[in-house]
Amino acid sequence: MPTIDDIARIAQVSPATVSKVVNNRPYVSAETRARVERVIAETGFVPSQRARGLSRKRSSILGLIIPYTSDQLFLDPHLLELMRGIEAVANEHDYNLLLSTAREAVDAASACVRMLRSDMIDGAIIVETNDVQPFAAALAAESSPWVVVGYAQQSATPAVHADDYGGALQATRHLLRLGHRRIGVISSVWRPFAIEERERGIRDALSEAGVALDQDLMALGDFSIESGGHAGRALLEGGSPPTAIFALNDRMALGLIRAAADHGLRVPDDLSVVGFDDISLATLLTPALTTVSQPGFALGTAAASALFQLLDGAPLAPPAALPTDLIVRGSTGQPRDL
Amino acid sequence: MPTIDDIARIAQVSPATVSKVVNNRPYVSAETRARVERVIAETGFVPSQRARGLSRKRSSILGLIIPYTSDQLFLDPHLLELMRGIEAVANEHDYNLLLSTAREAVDAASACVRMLRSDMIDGAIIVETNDVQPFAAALAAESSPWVVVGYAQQSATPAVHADDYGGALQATRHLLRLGHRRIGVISSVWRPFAIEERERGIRDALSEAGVALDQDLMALGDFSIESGGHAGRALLEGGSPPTAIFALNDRMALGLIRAAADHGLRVPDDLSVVGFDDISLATLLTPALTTVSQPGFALGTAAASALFQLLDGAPLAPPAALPTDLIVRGSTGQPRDL
DNA sequence: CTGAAAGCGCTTACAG
DNA sequence: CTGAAAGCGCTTACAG
Repeated sequence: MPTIDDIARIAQVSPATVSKVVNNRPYVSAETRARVERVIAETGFVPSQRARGLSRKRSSILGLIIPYTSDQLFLDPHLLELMRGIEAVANEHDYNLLLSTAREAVDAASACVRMLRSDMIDGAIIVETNDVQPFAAALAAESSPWVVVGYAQQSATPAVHADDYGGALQATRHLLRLGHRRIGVISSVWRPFAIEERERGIRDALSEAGVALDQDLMALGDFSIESGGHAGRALLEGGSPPTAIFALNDRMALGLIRAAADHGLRVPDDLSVVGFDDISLATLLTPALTTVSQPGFALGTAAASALFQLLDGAPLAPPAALPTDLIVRGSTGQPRDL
Repeated sequence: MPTIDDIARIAQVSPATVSKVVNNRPYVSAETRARVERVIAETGFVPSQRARGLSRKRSSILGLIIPYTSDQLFLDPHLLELMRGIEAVANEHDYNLLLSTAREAVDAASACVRMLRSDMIDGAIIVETNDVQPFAAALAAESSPWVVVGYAQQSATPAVHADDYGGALQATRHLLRLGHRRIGVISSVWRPFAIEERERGIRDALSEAGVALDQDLMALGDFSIESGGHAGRALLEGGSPPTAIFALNDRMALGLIRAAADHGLRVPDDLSVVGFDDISLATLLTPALTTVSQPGFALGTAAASALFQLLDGAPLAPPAALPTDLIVRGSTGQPRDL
């Protein structure tokens, strides 16, 4: 691999001049520029990113930190939409994405901090797949800018998130309006703040209608299809089963529908089901899934744009909440006993 | 951010000694080591990866090159399984993954080459999501080692792939054994070599049974659910529709099943459907999808392991083919007229 | 066991 | 417009 000195020697100029040509800077005569460019083309010279990064103090790499504790999280189509959005904006800015997915919660914290502190990346997007509180403090002390896709619980943290509260509120009101009173919830053992917000939306909608959230109607999954099935079975086999179940992501809702079928229950006649995310497979089942759509791609572009603004020295924008939307399809209907 | 010189000054040793401590090298007295380690802990020093990379001539970063032309590809659960496998092995070796997903075919080539030629990464895994031939030659000239997840058409290219031919052969034989003779195929407009192999498996199985592949029974999609629906409709609305359709990935198969339902056809009574991949959602539909399982995670670990062997200077291993497996579920049965 | 010095391959003022 | 020199923050022989 040729270096800038090789190019300089061959083109009979100084390395400084080659540098100017490579970086499209002025004060190089047209003739010299042409000569250098020819040599670069002939040799296939590509500047060393390491050396360039060392002297320029930036790497053109963005960290994408996904502190997942579950493989299931990584397979969630919503997370992928998010990544696509981030990637699209990074591409525009000629940045690459460095993936960091620490396994254990403790490791996650130190891996995040290490990545931010090492100069591998110029900034990071941290996906709040779990409770990020444990290392938020550590992150706050770091010099590299970072943006959370999730909730900023320290006001000085730039963050973008979907309107989880509003989405859950709408979905629960929808079930109440249909006449459901025994409404089950499949929530999550992982506790990103988005889950708290969704639960809060459910509670508020229920209390508007004078309905209390029955703890017996609350089950937990891990966002996987299978866990939705397990949680669903637990709820359906309880003393007085619910007439509707709100699963806090679509994959668990799909597992739940499967479990309901195994129990001989038809959706929506015997059981209404609502999900959250609106993944592309939500429309494939019969009946198609009623769900809350989440703007995954837009969340990704918003987070990445915010990070680039930060890198450009712009002041910290207030946390942005992108709208969610209830999509009513066939999996919800009136309860049987109406 | 403290540098190695800061640490050296505070601990009253030379930078060389700090370097030894940081890299766990011998020839440092226990006392000195302890002192340096204390200073490192107190300051939160993390060595500059840029500087380290520059002098060590390696970056501890692996490139993951996914030259997709379609957003749909990136959403494919099979691709994700692959990424998980790669990521798992990279993690073990303390490597991070640098994502590169070039959009246009031309860009893809130059982006791949640039990434391999720049010293950003120590090696790369290239996912053959499309025909990689156009830039295989350019890649072959590069010094960084790389492994293809797909087919090595130049013998000197290390590659791992699933036994696409065998899987398609099995699946087609299964349909033939059930009595199908008019077998439709939903193939792909993108032409990774895996698709050629699957088509070859189909042709060979058919010709074993003395059946020719009717071009009217061949439709193309782009791996998306929607395209499976379109292609399916085209096949079902043709002159003499097939009694079975083999979609070359699961997502298209799911779209096809949906389209069949819209046509008033029941699966498998009126139409048998086979997919390829065995994504987790394949079991959710009623009936569950008969499909060819592909070892996505294992392909990822195999590719990454091969790359690390190459980095360790091991000789080039012959291309590895991992077994695929026909999983018979409810979406296939005897044709109506038997 | 410890440290001075050169080197990795760029960029950036600065002088000419 | 051009180039000499210092510097980015490490590591690596090498000498002591």
